[in-house]
Amino acid sequence: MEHPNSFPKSEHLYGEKRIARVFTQGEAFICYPLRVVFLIDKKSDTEPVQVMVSVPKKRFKRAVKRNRIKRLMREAYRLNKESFVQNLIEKQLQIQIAFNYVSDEELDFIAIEKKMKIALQKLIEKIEPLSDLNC
RNA sequence: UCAGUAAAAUGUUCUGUCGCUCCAAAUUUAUUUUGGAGAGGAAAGUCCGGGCAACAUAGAGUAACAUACUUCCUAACAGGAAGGUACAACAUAGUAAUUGUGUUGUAACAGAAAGUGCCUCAGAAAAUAAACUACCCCACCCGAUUUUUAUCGGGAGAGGAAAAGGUGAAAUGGCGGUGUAAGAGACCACCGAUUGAAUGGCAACAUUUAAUGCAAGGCAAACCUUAUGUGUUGUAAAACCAUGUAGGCUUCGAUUUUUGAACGGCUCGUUUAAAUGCUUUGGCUGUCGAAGUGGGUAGGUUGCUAAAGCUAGCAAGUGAUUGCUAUCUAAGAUAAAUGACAGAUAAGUUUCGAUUAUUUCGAAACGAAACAGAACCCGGCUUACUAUUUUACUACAAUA
RNA sequence: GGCUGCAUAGCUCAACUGAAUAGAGUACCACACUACGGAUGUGGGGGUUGCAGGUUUGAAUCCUGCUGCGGUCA
Repeated sequence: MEHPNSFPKSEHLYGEKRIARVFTQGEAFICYPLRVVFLIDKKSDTEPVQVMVSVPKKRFKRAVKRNRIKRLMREAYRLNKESFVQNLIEKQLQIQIAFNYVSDEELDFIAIEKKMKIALQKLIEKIEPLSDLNC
């Protein structure tokens, strides 16, 4: 982990089974325009965090706009994930997250980054009581 | 000079920080470093055609679908090129009228004399030729005028002719003349039509000429006929790898049934008691074990990018295109990479100042955008679009 | 990625194979009935037939291209 802001393939959440598991068993909250679905595990065999990003086709018809929003969300997560990941490593937890884009409007990077910071802060708050239980 | 419309071409720079995918090398053995590469003209729509793959496949016909002026191009096409014909607009020449020439545009442009069907309303009649109204002639009756012949009006009858009927999107060649009781291609001139011949052209077709009085409307993006073509499914195709659990099938070996009770880990197993499935030693059936087999589920690899390729030159052709030579190698992701932020600048835009105004000059700010993201690959078509340039047309203003 | 269907009044649907005012129910408005309201009766308004072209004398219908919304296969 020499580059704290990198975002390689291993940190992506993929595979039909894993994604279905997150969406069926995981918890969710909304931090407009983001809907965050996450699932916390004890063991950390692989990476501590696995993240996916999605934009619905119903709200954005054109592939260009969808791809752009996904890139912005990915970028926002990448630039702000460092403290969040550190927090998880300290508590020996593994988490799988899915970010859904809920808004109808196309926001710019500054707004998305701001919301992403709030969402990550909320996630940390949700993790706190769980770590106590494990101890 | 500016604006609009249509068509065509191009469709985009550099620096820094952080980050993503692939390739190569090095280092290290699972990480890091360095270097290189990383969306389009439409990648889109999925409307056509082909490559490639799997499966199917004796031959022929029918059905279904597609195509449809001619010739050429092409791997192929519903695409493209060149030409023909028709229609429309404009310009121009001209007639009593139909027209001729040029430019631009459009055409799903085979067949209506193979057959079926449809053509509301209006109109005498709407598809096959006649009826109706009106027209003309003949003789008769009645009335009026009149000396009579005769003339006018009305009625009913025999015949002639198919011109007139102004409705309709569409009415059985057009215009003029001869002719007649009235008329009619009945006949004549010109134009048009049909058929034959000649000439030119690869052909569609064109021109010339002769004959025929003219032979019977439109719709095939109605059914249809004729000619030609089409096996089906699509890279999530297909191939391989690892996994080898539960259940299925095959082979081999061992064992072979039913009922009750008790115990345990309770759709089962063990122990025990009673009766001993079909049958012929064997076999059937059931159970256990081993081996094989073909599928399902999720995953990985190949398929995957060197090709009907790019660029340049020469040659052939009116052109689409083709041939030759040289040069180059240029994305390969898979919950799906090619991005974010900051800055500079070109074209450009806006504002301010100078100037009577335009032009021009100076300053400042904004400023790489529109349509849009590869998902096996190519050739087309269709649709979307910023700015600039070119061409054509239209309109307006200013100047001369 | 492939295949396939639909679009008509505010809503639910007709109009078959082209024919001229695109119809029905419901909803809406007015009037009648009632002390008032409902129900009922009578009358009325409401449509660029998704959009743009074409064929035709004539298009909701036939053809082509777009737009939107589904269904289905893997």
